[in-house]
Amino acid sequence: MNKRGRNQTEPAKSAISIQDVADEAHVSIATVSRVLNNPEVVSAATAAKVREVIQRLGYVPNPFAQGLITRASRVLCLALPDIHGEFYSGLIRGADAKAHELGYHLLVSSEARGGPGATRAERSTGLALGLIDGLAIMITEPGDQAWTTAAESGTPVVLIDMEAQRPGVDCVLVDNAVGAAEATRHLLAGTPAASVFFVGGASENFDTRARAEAFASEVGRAGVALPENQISYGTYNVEWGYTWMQERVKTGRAVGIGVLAGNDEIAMGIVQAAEDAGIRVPGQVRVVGFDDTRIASLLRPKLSSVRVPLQDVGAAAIAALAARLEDPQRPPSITRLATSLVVRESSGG
Amino acid sequence: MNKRGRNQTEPAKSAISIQDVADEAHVSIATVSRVLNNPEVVSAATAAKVREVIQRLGYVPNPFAQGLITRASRVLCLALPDIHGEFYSGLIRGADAKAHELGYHLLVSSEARGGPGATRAERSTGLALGLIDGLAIMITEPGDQAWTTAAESGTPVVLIDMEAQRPGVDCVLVDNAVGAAEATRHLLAGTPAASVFFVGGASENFDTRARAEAFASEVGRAGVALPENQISYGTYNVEWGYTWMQERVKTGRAVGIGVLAGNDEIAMGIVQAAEDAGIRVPGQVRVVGFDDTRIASLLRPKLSSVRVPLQDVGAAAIAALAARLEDPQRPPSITRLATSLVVRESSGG
DNA sequence: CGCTATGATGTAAACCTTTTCATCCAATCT
DNA sequence: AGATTGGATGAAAAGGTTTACATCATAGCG
Repeated sequence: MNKRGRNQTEPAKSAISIQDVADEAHVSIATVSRVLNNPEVVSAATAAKVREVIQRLGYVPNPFAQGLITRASRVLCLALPDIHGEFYSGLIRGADAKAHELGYHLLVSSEARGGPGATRAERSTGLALGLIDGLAIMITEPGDQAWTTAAESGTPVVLIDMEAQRPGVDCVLVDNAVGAAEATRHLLAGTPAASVFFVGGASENFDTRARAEAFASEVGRAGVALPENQISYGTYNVEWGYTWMQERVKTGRAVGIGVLAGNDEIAMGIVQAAEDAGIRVPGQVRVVGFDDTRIASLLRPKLSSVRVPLQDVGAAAIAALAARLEDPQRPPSITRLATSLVVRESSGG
Repeated sequence: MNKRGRNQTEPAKSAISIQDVADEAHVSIATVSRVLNNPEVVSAATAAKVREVIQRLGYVPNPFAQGLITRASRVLCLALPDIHGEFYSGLIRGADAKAHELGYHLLVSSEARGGPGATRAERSTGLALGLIDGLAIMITEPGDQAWTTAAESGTPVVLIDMEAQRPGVDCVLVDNAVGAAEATRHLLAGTPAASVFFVGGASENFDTRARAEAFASEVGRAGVALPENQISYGTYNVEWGYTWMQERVKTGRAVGIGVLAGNDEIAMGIVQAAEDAGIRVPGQVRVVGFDDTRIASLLRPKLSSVRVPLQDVGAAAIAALAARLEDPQRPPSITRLATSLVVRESSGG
């Protein structure tokens, strides 16, 4: 009965296959496959019987065999520079939710080492090329070319968060400029243009640059000749914000200013340095953060911040990937997600 | 030359295969395979030539074909109740790092719907059974049985964070009791036993119970007859902490107490409610959080908290899974990670 | 010189599924 | 009645890799 002539004495190690189901239901494997993938072409009676057997045997199709034929795994990869912290966490959550919604699995990766080279171990450490149906990758710095390997190998790629989209590639980008400009104008409304500052993270970072440029543009429009002088670059952490503010306190230039921080952590550092120096926020110093992570609303004073829709970014990237997989011929899409100012307490009325 | 007799006029859509490499290098596919997987059995000259061709053609083995034979994908799945926030973020980071270190890919999933039933879409939405080599799943509540499906199908499973390990299954568990007891003793050292409280999250949660029990045990030892009366359950968020403290403020029982919170967010709510009522922390109220997430050290006053080595938990789960895959016969392992008190400002000296 | 190890390589089966094509039977039409 | 259509199903190929087994040449040995 069993066409594969299995040795009945040895315990069946391998999972049951479509052949087992076919044998048990007295049909061919083709029919079993059809019940699963094309139910409308098989008679109701046969379908019912096959389904019963599938249920009873707990049959699950082998994804490798399926992938070998369909050349699809329903696995998408999300590659990020890091996966820690509120920022990336939100992105992953959005991507995960959308992936599940669309029936995909999500592979996350914080490293994109490897490539076509070398040993098996090395290769498997990098991107799971060939296994994944598509790659959503976040690029924050110019040199980053990890995605080209994937693109060249024919894997659909979606670029996240780049300011400058590449022609011919689907992109999801965050419109840092809108929110940064809005926040700058908010500060300019109550503080002299010459006393408004931008304290950003790494200057190589795309987001940093875009935010800084929008800031400079607004401050320049407000009449400052060299707005670049009011911009500082550092690192995206609390310490840098604290250091920057401390420096101003020391030199007696800490009061009566307005600061747009590169992210919420920097903003937090600035606020803490001010408070430690007995300077009131927002009374004597006004501060606006960036990203609007969870801590912004938890801090006291509650931190005004430029909201970046992180979950939407993750979801949009997955959606774009799915759309490309469904229609490889569609023209490259550019999804632009806006940022917007959320005014709380740290920036005053 | 090309044994598969490809139509040369049509653009080669499919990726290049082992056959292409074999043809180009004038060897059999078996030799190519050996160069990749068993280099020591093939002559140096042949190996060099094959490697050159592989390099030149950019050949990458098809993971589906490999998986079909080897029954392995080098993909591990980490299933969590949610993937948002500092807590899960740390766990994922630890798992991701360890997975890369060991040469595995990491699939994350915040939902474990599906099972052997029904349509293709439904199935693919759940666990990627058959595709993944192993599953690390976090169980926080008793009813949770998502993992049994995987275990029954023969997929190796590692349970994370359960207080009560299941016999025969690899477990990674967090020793909540140690840290909770330590924190409780810390509070008891400066506050009367009758004025020390535990404000936890959901009572069904394994962690919550373990923490509450350790608390009760210590307070009982300190002479309180019914320590349970000093335990409250709610939700793991800021609001619940705030509400709890506000209630005590209203009824005039807010001063001179010590509180062990179920997590850092609850602790933060308690601190904020106290401050809003003009009550000093740690002067009049002492607070200790749990989990020691990033915010703990960022808050003012800096929050004392029980550190849970989240990254280590994630890493340990992946390590246990990898060990099981390498040796399916090894006895079930139990990795117990300790928690410990980190004293900062919110709990006083 | 002939026989046997031995090392290098090739052949072919197996892994499991999807899908095209062929087959078969019953029902409809002329 | 004979031809035709259509629905349901089966047979078989294809997809790319690993690996057991077969083959072959060469070197070593008696």
